[in-house]
Amino acid sequence: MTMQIYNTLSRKLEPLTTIEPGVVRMYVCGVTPYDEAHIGHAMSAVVFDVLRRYLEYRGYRVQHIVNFTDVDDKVIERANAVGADPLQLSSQLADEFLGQLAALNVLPATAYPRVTQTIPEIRDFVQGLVERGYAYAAAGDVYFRVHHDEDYGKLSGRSLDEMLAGTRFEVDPRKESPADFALWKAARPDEPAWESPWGPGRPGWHIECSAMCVKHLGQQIDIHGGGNDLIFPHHENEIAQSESLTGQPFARFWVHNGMLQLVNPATRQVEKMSKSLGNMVTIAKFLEQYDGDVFRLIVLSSSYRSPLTYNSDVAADNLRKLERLRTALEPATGTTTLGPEVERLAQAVATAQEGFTTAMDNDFNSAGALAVLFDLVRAINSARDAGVGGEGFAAAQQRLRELAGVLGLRLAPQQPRGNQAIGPFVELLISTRNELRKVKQFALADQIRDRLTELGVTLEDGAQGTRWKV
RNA sequence: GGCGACGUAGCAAAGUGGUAAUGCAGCGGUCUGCAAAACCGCCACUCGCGGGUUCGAUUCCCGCCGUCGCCUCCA
Repeated sequence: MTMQIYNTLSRKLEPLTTIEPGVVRMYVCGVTPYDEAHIGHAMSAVVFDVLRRYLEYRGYRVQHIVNFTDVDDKVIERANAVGADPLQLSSQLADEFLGQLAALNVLPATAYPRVTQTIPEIRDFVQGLVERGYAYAAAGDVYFRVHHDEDYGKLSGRSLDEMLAGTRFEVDPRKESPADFALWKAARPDEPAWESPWGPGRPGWHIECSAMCVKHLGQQIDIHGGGNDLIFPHHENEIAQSESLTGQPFARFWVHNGMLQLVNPATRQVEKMSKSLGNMVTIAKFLEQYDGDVFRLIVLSSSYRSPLTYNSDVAADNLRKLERLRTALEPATGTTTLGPEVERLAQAVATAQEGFTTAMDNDFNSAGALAVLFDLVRAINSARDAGVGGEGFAAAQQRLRELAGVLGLRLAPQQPRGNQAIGPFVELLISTRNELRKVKQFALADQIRDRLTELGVTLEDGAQGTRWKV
């Protein structure tokens, strides 16, 4: 069975084929670091991390490139507003974002190129387009000549005529057509600028991705990804630039994730999370409250292509899911290694293995894959209750850990947040409470448990003694 | 207005041309001193509405209603 992936370009599922057998070249649009990153950015990063992990699980070698657009209008605007150097600001924010991705257990990409490190390649790219007649210089700017690109609009399903019929385009006298877009922008005073054949300036918005893609992955790639808000104009323009220069198809698969949304408390309308709307939950804020696995579960629980509405209930639900997954990894309590329960568990493992692959092969159906894991969780817990232990039990847990790992879930035991030193005190209270229980002082024992619960420490009395977690 | 996506139980959310996964919540039971956790059982005669194709549609087609995204910076 081959993997099926939804391709925005064809608007249908297609079997995965790669340019080079066994290798996937994947370019994913990263962020423009001009302000704190929010969980919408995290969603995109997690989605493509899961794609990458699953492709590797299926035996592909994945070259995964994620860019930072560290010079553009927004960065400059923001830097001016806070009185910072633009490049210093974006560099700092980009590094911060990388740290947060690590906290979310996103595997490091093969490379994280930045515009400021790609200027010569961008300049050559623009020069090439000018030479081929696809671009023209005007007063220090360089524009892409959209009318020269015959299939412009093929990704977003728009025709140039329709687009021009709208009145949304600003009329710029320097442009031949209102739909033309800037490849290179002439420097204004006090802006970062680089020398070029057209005078000092900096790259326009879309060109950097084309140039970085070619630089790091070549003229043709297998998968190009990003949020679906980038389909137009960003990805449309990337296609136009790249294919006009090389004369070859740019990316085989265009993969887009849906937007993370929030309910606006004022209007009660659902809306996209974005910096410009000011309705963002930052990654830092989320991670203050929840484990990175909780976020990953939120993302995995629905189709990556669908919009995902975030609220605190969603977070709470997924925290419970995480706890359930963790309980399955708790040790065996018995030692049975033979019998129907043992066989049933082995069967459940095989079923899970197969179901997982079937789900993920179908356009990365992570919600379906997760359902398979929960079936395995139940089988493991059930086996533990029946006294199953030994190698078969350990193997089942190992398989669960492995498949969850393919989704990027750590399933690490819960660590006390904040003060790490509460352990001995909790242990002390537990042993005192258990003394009380021995002499049937239940009222006092229950009081200790209740008070601890209020303080965020949960006690569970089991046959093996009392367990606690925060 | 144009392009696109979506509308499945209280909530979240998979899925298939032949009568609906999974998680949370809820209900009953086992276990427990009592809880919690775990386990067992129950919980959508039904998949926005109206037509059509079909032996049969939630799944395909058409229309309508509703929600969202893009068309301007945006993961």
